[in-house]
Amino acid sequence: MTVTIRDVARASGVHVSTVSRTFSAPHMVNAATRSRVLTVAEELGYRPNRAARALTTGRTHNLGLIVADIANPFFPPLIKAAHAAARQRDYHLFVADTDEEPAAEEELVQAFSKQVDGVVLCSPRSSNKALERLAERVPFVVINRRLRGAATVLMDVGHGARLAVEHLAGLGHTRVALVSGPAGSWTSAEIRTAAEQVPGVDLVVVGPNAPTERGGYAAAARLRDSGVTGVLAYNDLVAIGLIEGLGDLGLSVPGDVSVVGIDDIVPGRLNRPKLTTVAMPTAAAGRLAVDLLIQEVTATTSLETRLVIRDSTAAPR
Amino acid sequence: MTVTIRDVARASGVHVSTVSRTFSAPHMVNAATRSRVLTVAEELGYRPNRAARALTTGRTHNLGLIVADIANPFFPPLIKAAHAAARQRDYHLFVADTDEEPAAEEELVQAFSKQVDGVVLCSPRSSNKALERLAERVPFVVINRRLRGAATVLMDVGHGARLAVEHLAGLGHTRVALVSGPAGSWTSAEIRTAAEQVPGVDLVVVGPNAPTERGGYAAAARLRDSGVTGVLAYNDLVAIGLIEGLGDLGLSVPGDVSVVGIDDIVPGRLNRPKLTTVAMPTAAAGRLAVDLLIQEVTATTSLETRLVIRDSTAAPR
DNA sequence: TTCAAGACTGCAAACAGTTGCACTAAACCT
DNA sequence: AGGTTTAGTGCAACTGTTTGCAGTCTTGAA
Repeated sequence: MTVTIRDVARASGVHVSTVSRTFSAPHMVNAATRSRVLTVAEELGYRPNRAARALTTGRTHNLGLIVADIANPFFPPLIKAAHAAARQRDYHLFVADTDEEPAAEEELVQAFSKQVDGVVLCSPRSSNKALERLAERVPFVVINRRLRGAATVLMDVGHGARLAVEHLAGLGHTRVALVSGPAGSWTSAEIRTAAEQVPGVDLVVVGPNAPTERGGYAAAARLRDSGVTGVLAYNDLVAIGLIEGLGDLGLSVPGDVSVVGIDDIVPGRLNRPKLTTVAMPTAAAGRLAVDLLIQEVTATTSLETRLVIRDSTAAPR
Repeated sequence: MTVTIRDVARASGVHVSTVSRTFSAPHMVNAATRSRVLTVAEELGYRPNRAARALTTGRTHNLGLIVADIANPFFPPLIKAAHAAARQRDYHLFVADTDEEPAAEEELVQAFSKQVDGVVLCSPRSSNKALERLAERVPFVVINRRLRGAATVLMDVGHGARLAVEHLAGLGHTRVALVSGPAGSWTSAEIRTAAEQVPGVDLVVVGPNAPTERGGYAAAARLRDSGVTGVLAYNDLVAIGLIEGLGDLGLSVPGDVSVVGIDDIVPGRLNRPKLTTVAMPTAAAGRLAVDLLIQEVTATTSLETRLVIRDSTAAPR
């Protein structure tokens, strides 16, 4: 049914090992033989079977990518870039979604283990212990989580948060709220410590909140009486919800209060007012993560973030 | 290094074939033996090697999913649902992105062929001939493309378009524009023929347009002088761009013109005004496609669409 | 008591490749 | 001319699992 290396060998009058080598170590075979084998292979429609190859070599040329929620607008650009990078080196990419369940991370890595050469884990929620246990089964690189011993790519959200608060301060805002994220989040903590270090502004923390529009909408009420004129939100979704909530309370953005988000997702750009936000280098992170994985280098990198100023921030009244 | 079926066999005093059967055909092995093998396997941390298994059985328990653009908000919900369905039956999912290049479809399917039990192809752009060629290599199901001989899942966008135009007619609009999509698109044609059949409205077609915000923004100018009061856009992105373009031209939505989109992507819900749109059952399509693939049934299904009315449509002035 | 039928289990040959080793022949060096 | 290197190829073992076949041991029936 399916054409194998043996069929090609027979049809071109050489041994299977020669056929094998024309594909996996071309320089070891005579140019004339090689081209004969190649044309025969082409005619027969032969494709190397990667599973069989994996069996002997131990390398599958597959990678796994695990994210919390494929449908969260934060991830698709990362997935896309990771895919492109993998493809470029002839790797295939398994994509998996934990549905925000920490336990699923471990299970998925286990399930992948024999089938991939490595996995990239985005913002994992599992405990350090669990991650260390996984590291023994399969090489991986983590995105957005500090983990010693593992290859890591971080996005410098702290720096971005500082830029955002400085931007607000520069516009003249002196009382600024931080609408924070979920309780245990590494990112949320980073944002907070960075934001607190900006001189000249009183920072009030409102939270924790769910990292969704809903969370942002709900936080609006708690903001009204706080007297703040500027807000840094945990992410764009929260910012968008917040803006809607403020609107329903009769407060306009940026007229009455300025709002800056974090992530720079597409819906933020499409929002009215267009969201001022901290752009996260998600594509770069995805690309870099798979490059690190393929090259098997254990490094910890920190990617720069930048502030993109649009229409949701202005000088206070 | 890695623990194999032989290690388990040795450690539990049985032959490898017995170990194999405890995993792949448990009913064939004595209960006592089975549980002994299982505990030993557990202790040793044994996991069956799927690549090796694939070699003999010919089934990989992997599926491929090919979309035009992972980062296009239309696809992530589909990918997520496909993943969930696959996961539920213990399949893994390769995800690939053609970057809108038709040629990449064929290449990706080829590359997947030995590694998956089937692939789902979303809105393929390849020619029928090319697709038929591919069908010989690997089973697949197509989403949003009519293709005889292959399993197909369609979203009934025609019906949705009709509902949308009827909605506009019901509000009192008599001149309606269809801001169409790219030239060769199957979807665009479906929309058009359905929209034309609604009685009581003059339909003017404006297009073709790029299926992006940009495309919509550009189309706004051509709408101003046409005297239409209602618009059906090729998709939500186009609708959003169109609304912005109309705004820049001094026309408000839905005050001066009503706009309805198609797809029901997240940014449409977040847009101001919230977009009235035709909801596409993308999640259902993704789920169904992998179910069809796994069960190897060749059927053609048409999924229902529905109109969700929000804030971008109103009665004409 | 004998025989047939089951229920388990072992044996060994696949599956589609890779790779260390051995072999041949040609090319290169004195 | 003889010895040594080198390029190219074949041989066969190996990767981790599955599975048809055959053998053993029980069990139930006649």
